[in-house]
Amino acid sequence: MEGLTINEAAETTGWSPRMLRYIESAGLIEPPRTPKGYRIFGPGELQRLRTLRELLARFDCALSDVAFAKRHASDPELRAALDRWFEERPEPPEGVESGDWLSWEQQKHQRLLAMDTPPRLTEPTPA
Amino acid sequence: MEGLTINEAAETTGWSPRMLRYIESAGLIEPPRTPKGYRIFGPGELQRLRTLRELLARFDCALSDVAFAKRHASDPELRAALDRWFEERPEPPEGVESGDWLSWEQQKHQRLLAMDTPPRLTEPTPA
DNA sequence: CCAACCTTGACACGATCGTGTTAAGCTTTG
DNA sequence: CAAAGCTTAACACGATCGTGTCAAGGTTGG
Repeated sequence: MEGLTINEAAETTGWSPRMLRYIESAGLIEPPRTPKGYRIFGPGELQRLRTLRELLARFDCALSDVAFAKRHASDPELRAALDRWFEERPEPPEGVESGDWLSWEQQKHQRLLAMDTPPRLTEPTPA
Repeated sequence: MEGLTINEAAETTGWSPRMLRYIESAGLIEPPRTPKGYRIFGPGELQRLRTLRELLARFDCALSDVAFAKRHASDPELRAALDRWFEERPEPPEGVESGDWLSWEQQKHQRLLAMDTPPRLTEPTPA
């Protein structure tokens, strides 16, 4: 037998066997199986599982977040759409028809500052 | 008034006013405010909101996913950690017999991570 | 001034996530 | 063979998400 069974893997990784199955169902791991269907966890998988634990704790994020990040990493369309959305910023419309948006400049100013300024509470000094 | 109020924005974007506030609380938009605190939605924000709707529908993902993607996009450490995790290969010990599967090129993988001490390993003492 | 609108806060509620537990049925092994 | 271990499926349950709604109070505008 070349690898750990699910209960052994659980002990060395800190996950419960239930969670190991759950993590697999979430698509985050895919341990190989014996001909009869028993999962076998190699050292690489074990390491990945420990790393995953550290990841979730360090960044305080959820399994579903990592699952989505995986999707994000492997689906170029999804990534492109998201990137586009994040870049999209509230700007004045190219062809402003009627003069409805008179004081837009100020809004834009506020928006841009709010957007990529790290948590700052003081009033920014305009150059 | 140079922009739409929350109810007007709701009508043109398809979101409910409640959801517009929720989306803001999730950090996905940050509409500017009047001096008295009323949100004002410019055309850019409205467009973003419609795009967001399309995004969620097209890729069948959740607001929290997009929120996490934003974090992922703006936190290099998080991105690096996730990228490293996805690159980590499980590589089951294929050619190894029952003897020494514990010793193989694991160290290379371990080097990639800032190490913590994983939960101590104890041999499964049959209780 | 008063109706209409905005704001925050809270309660509610179904859906999903994360997790444990248990059941029924194979498999491995002493 | 029987105990122990694995597998899937299912029930349960608290926590969080997504969403509506309602309340209490400030703002706006005719």
